[in-house]
Amino acid sequence: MHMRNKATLKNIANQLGISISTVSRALKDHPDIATSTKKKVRELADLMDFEPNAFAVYLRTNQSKVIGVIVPELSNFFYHSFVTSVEEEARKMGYSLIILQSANDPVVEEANLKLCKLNRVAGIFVALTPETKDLSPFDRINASGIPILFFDKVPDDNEYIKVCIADREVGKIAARAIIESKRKKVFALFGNANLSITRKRKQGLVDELKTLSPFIDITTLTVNNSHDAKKVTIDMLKSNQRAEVIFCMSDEILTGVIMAIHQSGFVIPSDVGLLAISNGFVPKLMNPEITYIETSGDQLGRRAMKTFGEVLEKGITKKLDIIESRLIKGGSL
Amino acid sequence: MHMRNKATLKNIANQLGISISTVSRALKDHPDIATSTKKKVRELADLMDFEPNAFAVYLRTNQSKVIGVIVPELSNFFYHSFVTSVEEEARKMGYSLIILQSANDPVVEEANLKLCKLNRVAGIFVALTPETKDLSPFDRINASGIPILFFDKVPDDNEYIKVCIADREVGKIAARAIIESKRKKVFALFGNANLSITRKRKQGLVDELKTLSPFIDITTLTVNNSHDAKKVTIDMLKSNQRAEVIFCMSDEILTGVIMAIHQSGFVIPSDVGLLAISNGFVPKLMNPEITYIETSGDQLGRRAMKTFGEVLEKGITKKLDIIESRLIKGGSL
DNA sequence: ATGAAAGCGCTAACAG
DNA sequence: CTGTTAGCGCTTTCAT
Repeated sequence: MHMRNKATLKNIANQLGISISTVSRALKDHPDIATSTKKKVRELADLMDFEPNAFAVYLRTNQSKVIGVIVPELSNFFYHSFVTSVEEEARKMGYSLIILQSANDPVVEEANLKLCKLNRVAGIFVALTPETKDLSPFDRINASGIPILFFDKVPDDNEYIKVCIADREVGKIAARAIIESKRKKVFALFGNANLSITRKRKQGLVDELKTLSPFIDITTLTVNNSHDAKKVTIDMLKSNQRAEVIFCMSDEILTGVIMAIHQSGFVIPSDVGLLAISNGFVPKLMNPEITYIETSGDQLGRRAMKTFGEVLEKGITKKLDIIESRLIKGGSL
Repeated sequence: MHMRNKATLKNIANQLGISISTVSRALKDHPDIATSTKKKVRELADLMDFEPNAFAVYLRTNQSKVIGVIVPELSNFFYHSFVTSVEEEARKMGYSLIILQSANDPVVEEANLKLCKLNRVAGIFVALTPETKDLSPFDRINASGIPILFFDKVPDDNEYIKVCIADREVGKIAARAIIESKRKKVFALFGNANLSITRKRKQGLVDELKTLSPFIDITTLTVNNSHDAKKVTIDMLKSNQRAEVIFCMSDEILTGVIMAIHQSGFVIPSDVGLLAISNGFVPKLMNPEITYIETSGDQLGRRAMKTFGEVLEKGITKKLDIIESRLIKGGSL
């Protein structure tokens, strides 16, 4: 097998006895090129199944049509639906996705960032790990001209491009739902306290609760994963301090709490009420369906991609984009 | 801002007054280079935050450290967990993932394939769409030297590298679980009939059922999605032909069936039994937990990556790799 | 309307 | 131990 059939511009040019640049232009439908030449070139190119070598193109233009997506972990409803919808939108715009998981480790996160840089991605979408303190690696990437868009788990200050849920508002919606249910004793579970998303949701919930109903009895707890959520819920349920309603800040926590309630033999909503922030998949699977405040990764993904389009066009470097959400009533309250 | 601080070999070489190749070798810790030179080079490289331009490297070596993953859709438990674990393993081996969804459309699938080729990926992992009939695009890619590894939804014939679940065996396990439960009237729901995975699971179930318990009454039905599964189940439940046990070939179907049962006001397992093929996430969330045959995307992903390693090393072009699974007893039967 | 040539950043064979 | 050179495949400027 000869190398002569390698599909490159050079090869096509040689076989046709014309120059490489003419072939390149013909394939790009450049107005200078004679129609007859274009025809010849295109036919041979098709025959040879020619595809331009992306690396060569990238090397020239120093820009790839690839977006890097870095999430703490993919095995998480929210990120998973985010990635799904970003991929869909990106494809429409001619981009592909490189997906990287940080495994909740800032060291891996930084390595992933380096990988993105290595691959000269057109941009990076990042949801921070709970442990990330030092943002300088991100600043450096930004300085090198690769736009970074933070989503969901975003840095606190406003020097960045951020797309996120209206977290404080989500907490407030939860508070109002609880008050409407007339239940007084609240057990509220939150994820990692380092995250602004956690702080804001908690603040929103607690402040609104205290403002609207001063005598409410609320216990808040921080858990690291589904398993911990299950454990603390079981303990709470079998204590003499059983809450009237459990609030879960995420799907991960929710799944743990559901298992705990089942295992403890309690019934929703008569023994205990349940309210969550969720994308709705798990809530709709339960009987009765669980009341939740909807935060959709799909929606966030689409918005992120749209914002990214604007960033590329207009060269924006700061922006705060907020997605509103709403209460979906089930029968768990 | 000058261009002088662009971190390239050339730039480093200029500033140090040495040649590009010396810099290249120094950075690679080549034995020929003097320790003092290495030191100087490395210091400046660090200072400049040098990263080799991956495109230039790829262009030379014509091989990227990227694997393409093409799935019908990411919003599917199985693929999602597959991707998650493949990403983990790939990262350990120095690879990144480009992830593409075919949206159950062979046309998109082919476009995705082209994208992979364009990006000169080191290999491609594919789960076919239910509608894919023509395998010639895959053959062409294969011929061009990019190894393709099929998983889950694989082609029928054995000319490929395939990693899959022991589908027939999974069906048989289900059959035996049903027989053990003493329930006689079976309502079995399957996904797209074009897929070998569907045919095999169905065959396994039906054959084993008929062999071991000739008088069993089994109705099989094909549905396209969760919503359809819900609809047919509701119809079945309210008919006078109510089954004693419902079998679901996938998580997608299972979720529809669960909602149908809830909505119809029936209770598991006293009114109707339930058995599924699943990764376990949904089954463990229910009360009682649902009995299922475990097919784990995680496991398949890890195996796929391992097989891929062998493929790269040994240049294998055919292989059939099968993952066994087992029954996890819940209380739904 | 076409071609020649330079160069993107890197590697590696060859030459000292 | 270090430098020179050619070339990966493509784009693009400048000639002609």
